[in-house]
Amino acid sequence: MRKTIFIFGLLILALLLLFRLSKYALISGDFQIEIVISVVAVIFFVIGSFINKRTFQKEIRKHKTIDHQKIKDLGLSKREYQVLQEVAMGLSNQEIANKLFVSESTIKTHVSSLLVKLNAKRRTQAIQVAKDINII
Amino acid sequence: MRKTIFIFGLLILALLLLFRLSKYALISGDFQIEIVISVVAVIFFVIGSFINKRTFQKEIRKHKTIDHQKIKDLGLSKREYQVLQEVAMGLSNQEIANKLFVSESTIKTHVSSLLVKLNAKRRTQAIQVAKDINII
DNA sequence: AGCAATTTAGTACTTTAGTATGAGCCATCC
DNA sequence: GGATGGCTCATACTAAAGTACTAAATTGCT
Repeated sequence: MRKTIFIFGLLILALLLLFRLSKYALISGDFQIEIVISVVAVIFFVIGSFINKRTFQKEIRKHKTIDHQKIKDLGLSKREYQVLQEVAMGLSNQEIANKLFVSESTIKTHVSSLLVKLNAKRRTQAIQVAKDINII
Repeated sequence: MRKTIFIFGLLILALLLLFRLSKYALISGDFQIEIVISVVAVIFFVIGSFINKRTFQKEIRKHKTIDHQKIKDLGLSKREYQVLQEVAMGLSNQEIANKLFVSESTIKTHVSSLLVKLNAKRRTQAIQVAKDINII
């Protein structure tokens, strides 16, 4: 919000500055009205593009951001979440075990509690649920 | 490409029109230079925003659109692709069989060939691959 | 220090997934 | 009309996944 106000303040300032400059330029006869208008057009075209770009990038990020609050709400532990990520990458229990330097039994335990917490019957369903609620 | 040329043509036309109008307005003394510049600024701000919006929406769509060409390239049949979608939804072979009114054996066959064509060892990996290459 | 939660690991078992192979049916394309 | 590819289904098997416990070591917190 503060940023928006700041930006619009700058815009108004720039506009006022342009008024002065254009008036001076026209009176002094150094420039033609066409050039002044062209410059103004280009400047505001760029400003419009820039602001819009910012807005869109934010929205994209919002959609793709992982919901850390949701992870806490579900009661997923750090390790469980780690395992969930590996599961979503398509690894087998054994592969995850090797990657995390633990036994397959451990991974099975984690996956089982994951399925309960995510209310899923299979790991594939868990992946689907996790993606739905933006935690991966 | 034609669209781009068309749009830029319109832009130049609008600019030329503004030149005429602004000159007339200034000479006739009906308007002040501030108003003319403000109008130009607003117009090009809007144009800049609009064009940028279009560009971004296209890029987003490109990322989220399923790549039908890729599906053909991989040699996925209609039924196989159907099964792939259900697998990605987290269903078991039996559930998919019920949904498509075929036996579990049939689904197993489809899944097996899916794994070969997607170069995956497990269904979870197949899901990952499929999402990577934008076919689901 | 002591409690609660987490992480680890095991056994024993059931269920689901995946492989390999063969075979029948059907539409389509030379 | 035979070859091809896609869809179906079955059997028999192996491998992986998942469940249901138990339990020890670790960590975090008050």
